[in-house]
Amino acid sequence: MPSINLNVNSKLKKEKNTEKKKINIWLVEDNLRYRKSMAGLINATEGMRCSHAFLSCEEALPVFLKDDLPEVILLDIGLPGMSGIQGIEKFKELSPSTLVVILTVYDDNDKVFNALCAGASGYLLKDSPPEKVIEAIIEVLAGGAPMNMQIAHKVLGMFAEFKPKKANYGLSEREKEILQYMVSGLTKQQIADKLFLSFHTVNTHLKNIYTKLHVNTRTGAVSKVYEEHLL
Amino acid sequence: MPSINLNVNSKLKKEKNTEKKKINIWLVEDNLRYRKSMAGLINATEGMRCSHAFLSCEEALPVFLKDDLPEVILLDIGLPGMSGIQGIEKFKELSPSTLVVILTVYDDNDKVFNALCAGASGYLLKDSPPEKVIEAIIEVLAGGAPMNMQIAHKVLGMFAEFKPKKANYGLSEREKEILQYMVSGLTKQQIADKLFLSFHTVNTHLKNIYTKLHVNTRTGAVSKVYEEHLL
DNA sequence: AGCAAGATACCACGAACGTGCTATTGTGGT
DNA sequence: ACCACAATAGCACGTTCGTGGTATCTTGCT
Repeated sequence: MPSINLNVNSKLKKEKNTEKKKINIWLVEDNLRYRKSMAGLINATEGMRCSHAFLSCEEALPVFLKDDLPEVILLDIGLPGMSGIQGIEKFKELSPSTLVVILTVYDDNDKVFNALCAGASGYLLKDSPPEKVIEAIIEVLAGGAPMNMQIAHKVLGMFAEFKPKKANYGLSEREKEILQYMVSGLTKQQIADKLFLSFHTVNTHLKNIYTKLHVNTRTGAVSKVYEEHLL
Repeated sequence: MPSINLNVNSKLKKEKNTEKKKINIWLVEDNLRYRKSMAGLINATEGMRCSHAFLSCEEALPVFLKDDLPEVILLDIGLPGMSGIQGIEKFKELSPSTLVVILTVYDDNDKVFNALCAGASGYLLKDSPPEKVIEAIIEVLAGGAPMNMQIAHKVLGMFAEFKPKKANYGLSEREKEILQYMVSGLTKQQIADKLFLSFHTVNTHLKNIYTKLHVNTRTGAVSKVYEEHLL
């Protein structure tokens, strides 16, 4: 296992008190037992300190401004009041350099997706053995992205879901070109000007495009382009 | 380290020959030295067998149809002829259950993104120590998604980049609702009917929406919605 | 040579859209 | 009590769209 003092080491080297060079970790978790045991574990770990343990984001946020900022926040999602997802956004907004690692029981695609979009740097499930959590803290500080195996699998699955639609409607190259201009908001006349074509030609192409895409408004065509990742 | 025979164990339990229950792994890699050393490593590993090692996808694909299918393919990206990215698509098309793990030197966002969209189940960099590759094979077979630390970090970063645009144009709830209907392709009159409103009201809302979004056509508005992930 | 497909071009008409106005009502805040 | 704002509603006018046609020319395939 690598040394814990990676980046923190250098910038705090001159501190007199060895306490100070511990990694500052916050915990936001509404379950009392889990919170206590997690905090205990962290404090029992060489080089780490759980300086605060809150049971909601509403409690944590005011302190976030006054207190010295944590390097890492371990954050639950199913919290009373503000959800962890919203919490991430707030924390990252106030301090982008603070690393947020999700620690929750929820593993559904939606929660994972939204948490990551909100800026989480890691996602762990609570059934992880405690030492995995400690490892995750080390990993995230080293520039990694700790995840459970099944979460990582879900994450990659989202990509596959994201792009694969290559539905081919048999659009010709010219039609694709015109569609692109339409998507970008140009009128028929503007497209005609851009491509040095007659208005009527663009009109004809558009008719054919509508037929091929099975739509009958420009809005429908544009939606289809984005929805099915055409072009 | 967990046992290698996870899922393979049960379904092959009755085989007489112990050779048969080895995990079948293919390697597609144009670098001779790396290919040989990787194949050697796999074959030296308990329960694994590198049944084929190709130096391009063009070579591998014909065999893919005749031979018994591999459980895992370790695939390079920078290959002569067909790129690994296209290769993934072909392999997954022919056999969706085959797990493709990328093993390459490229770590740029674009390659990673496209490989994952194409259906890769893991992404390793060639500077990984050999034992990590073996671990990755085990992990991917166990339903995981092996990635280097820095790759995992990039992947999560893509999510953050993907959605965060919540550029607030100050749309009211009602306006968002109407915008949504418009995106789905309804005309003003249809929206009015749906919401039990006057045509004129929808018209007014639309005018305000255009002003707020700085556009002046429905197409422009729809594009903006998708482009900036509004709603 | 013969044919299909694509790109080009034109016309006309009704429907839908974008825009400039005004105006009433209800709600929340100071 | 007053103000700001959102939601509602209306009208008029010119512009743009969507759709029904038809027609020429090139390119590629067989």
